[in-house]
Amino acid sequence: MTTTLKKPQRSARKPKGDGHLRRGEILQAAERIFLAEGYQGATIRKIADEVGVSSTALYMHFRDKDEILLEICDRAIELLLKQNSEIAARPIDAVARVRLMLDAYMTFALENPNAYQLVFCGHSGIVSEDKQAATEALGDRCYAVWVGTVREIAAIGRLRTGTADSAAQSMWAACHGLVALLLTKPTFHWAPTAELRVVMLDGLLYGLVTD
Amino acid sequence: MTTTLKKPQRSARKPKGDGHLRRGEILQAAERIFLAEGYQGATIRKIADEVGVSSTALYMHFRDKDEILLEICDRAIELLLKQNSEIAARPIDAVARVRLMLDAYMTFALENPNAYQLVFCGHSGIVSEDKQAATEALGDRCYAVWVGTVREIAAIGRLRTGTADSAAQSMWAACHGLVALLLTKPTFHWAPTAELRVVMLDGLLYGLVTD
DNA sequence: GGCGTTGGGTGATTGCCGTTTAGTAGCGAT
DNA sequence: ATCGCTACTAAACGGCAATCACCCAACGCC
Repeated sequence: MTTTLKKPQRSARKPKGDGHLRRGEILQAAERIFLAEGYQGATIRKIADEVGVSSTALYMHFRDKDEILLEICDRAIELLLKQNSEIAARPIDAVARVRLMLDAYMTFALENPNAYQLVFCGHSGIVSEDKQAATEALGDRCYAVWVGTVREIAAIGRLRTGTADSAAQSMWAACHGLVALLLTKPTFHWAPTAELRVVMLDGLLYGLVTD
Repeated sequence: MTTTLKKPQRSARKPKGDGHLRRGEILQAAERIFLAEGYQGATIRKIADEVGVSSTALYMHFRDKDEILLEICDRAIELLLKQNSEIAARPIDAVARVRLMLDAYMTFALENPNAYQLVFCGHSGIVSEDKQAATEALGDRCYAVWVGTVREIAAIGRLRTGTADSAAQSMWAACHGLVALLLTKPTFHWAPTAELRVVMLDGLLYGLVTD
């Protein structure tokens, strides 16, 4: 009589994940393993074990390993975009916004080291080049917010050298270089990170922006 | 009668490599494949095929795949060191030498893209962390030449901000960031490379060095 | 009730990969 | 002649991503 009799008593199998609920479980497990063990260390089998399903089950929800990774990267970039947009909306001097964005960018990279490297230090061959369309689109929106702020500086004639684009790209690249090296060469005898960040920001802004 | 009878008619095997001569052949093939196909694409079997020996033969000359890669990296860094030393020895202004070194550094990276990425964008996990001793020592010598030149600038009181170390590291990191992004994100809508390099160098030197 | 459909799941398999093992061809020294 | 050594090989091992052929519980429908 009771409808609860339907419960799968005999089944030792995990209950169904109700579609995209299971997808979320996989992403969560995959993110932890990817971030903890890197691309090579995070095997499909490990992720599947963590979720409690067979390795094959992951191919129900993702085309291949790269697609899982890319979805994790997307989430990271979305955070970056949100952060940039929030700063862009502040009612303060454009130069101050530029400095805040660069600083927040470096903080983001240092606080999400593996996600950052997966997105911005992507070794050729790790991800199949063409599947990255969605991720790249997100990155472009991120850059658009950034370059928009630099354009404001150019518009008020405070760019000391270069175009808005080349200045924006140089500043971004410089900050990227600092965090990328800090992350990939952690054993190098670096000056204190805080000092490096300040020197970088001061140098860039003094070098590229006039008052 | 003729001593040439000894020739290995029946043996389809490649003649012996006379010790370290074969080692050179392997490195040459490996370098091409590593640079063309990246770390994952360059398999032991492909390299061995290219040389014309079995995959096992490579283990006669190298402990494992990473050791081959590291030796290639060493050669690249040696070039960089030689280049830096040559500039350091020129009888010109220290600031001019700093600019030349940074510019040559970027040229080197763009002309040896894969070697550069293998050395300076090394994903954690690709190489086993501890075997890199020799390579890192070379890198340190490279850095020593670089920081020595920046110290000269600090010594004559022309450093606008930061210490010699933090300034040297910031400038290096900034240039690294530019070439690293140019190499890893070739599809991005970059400003002309030449302009980016000039903006970067001008910005850095104006921002960090006084006249 | 019976019953076909279907979506989430599986174990076995394929085809690479790096690396290891056991063994062999050639050659100089004894 | 034969030992020992160096350079090399074929075959195998374990692990990987990905694919295959299947399986079964739940649901709608009669």
